[in-house]
Amino acid sequence: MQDILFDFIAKYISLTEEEKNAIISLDIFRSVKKGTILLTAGQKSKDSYFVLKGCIRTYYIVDGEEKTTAFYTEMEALTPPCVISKTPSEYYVSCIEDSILTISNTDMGVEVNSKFPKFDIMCRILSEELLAKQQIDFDKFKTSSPEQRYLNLLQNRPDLIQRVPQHQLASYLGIKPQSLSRLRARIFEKKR
Amino acid sequence: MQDILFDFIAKYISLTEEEKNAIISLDIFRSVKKGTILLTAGQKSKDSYFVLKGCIRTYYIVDGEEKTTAFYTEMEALTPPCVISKTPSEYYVSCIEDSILTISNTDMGVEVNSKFPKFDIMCRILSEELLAKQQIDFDKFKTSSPEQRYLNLLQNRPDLIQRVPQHQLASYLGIKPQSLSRLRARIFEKKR
DNA sequence: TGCATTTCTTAACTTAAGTGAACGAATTAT
DNA sequence: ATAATTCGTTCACTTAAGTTAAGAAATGCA
Repeated sequence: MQDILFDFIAKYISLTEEEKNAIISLDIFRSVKKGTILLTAGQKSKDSYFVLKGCIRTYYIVDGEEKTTAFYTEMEALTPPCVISKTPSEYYVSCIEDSILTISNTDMGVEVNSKFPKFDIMCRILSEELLAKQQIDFDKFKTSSPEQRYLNLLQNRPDLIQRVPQHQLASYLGIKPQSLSRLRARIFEKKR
Repeated sequence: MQDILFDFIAKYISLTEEEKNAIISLDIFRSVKKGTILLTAGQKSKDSYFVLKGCIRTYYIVDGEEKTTAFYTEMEALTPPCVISKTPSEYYVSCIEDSILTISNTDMGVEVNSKFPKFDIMCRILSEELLAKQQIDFDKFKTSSPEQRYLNLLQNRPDLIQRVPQHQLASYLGIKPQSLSRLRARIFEKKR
């Protein structure tokens, strides 16, 4: 299971056995039950998450309504904005499948980084890469209609449509569950 | 004018006179006329931009139609995704007011960074900060209606509404110019 | 300055998303 | 296992955005 993490890291830097052991000894691997809330709005946190198996989601509660903004699945990492800005979190992070995650806090990061400067380099590359990816996703979202967004998702992350509840998907696409149902029916009509 | 850049940098690291001079000697300050296209879709580039004065915008051309995705004004920095990913640009960057920018390429960055490691630190902080900001903006966009987005803009960046053409604003809000006109009229009606 | 082009607004009509309600299906709790 | 809740879909109706077209205003250019 840990190999998933090391495969991920290997895309950015190469690790010695010693370094791998240092990571394992940090004891950051966690098994988390479906439904667990990892972070609550208003809470302060220094934790970052990396998904080895399963799925976590981020959502806001606006006027008593959940607004899902992202899903993170295998090989994806989340550092909530509140960790960077050191302010209370604006959103919730919950686990929507039984999952295996690494949960690591900033302090540990600093400690490891001072021992292994390589890590600093990886973090830098990672956050630049994520920034670029995020920008492109944002642009794509802005320039698409809900229907196009759904079709894109079908292309790029078909697994999400299977594993995520429809009402969360709807909110992720920026529409209501009823509209998603309708939209799906519409697409299905067109196809035949 | 250069002081704007140094004020910006001062928020992250402190510079000696020597370091300031090193930056000035890079000769990265550019005066750019309104309408100038700084980056074209399909083009490769290593240039990053920092706005000292004026405004630049990023846009895609989809089915012959401009889709504006961002505006950068005083004290804002843009590193296009194509610079990070080293692939041809997917979008255009154009200058929508007579502006003063710094235009610096990655190679220069590497050179300066090796001389002044401080810069590396700043870049790291900057890209983490930007990532967090970007995430929050994206979430806000996703969870808002066009009307709410316009009202948000009115709150947070009232200057943009004044200085940017309406049809570019509309596209930035994810709607057509006609819808923006209507939406504005609607809001105006409500107010009185 | 005057002409041409682009931009902004308004209007009528079309299309798609929001809303409220209903109902069966699926999931969760007891 | 059964009751209770949550979830997904459908429907009728409302509201807002897309579309097409036209005219007025602003801008750029010669």
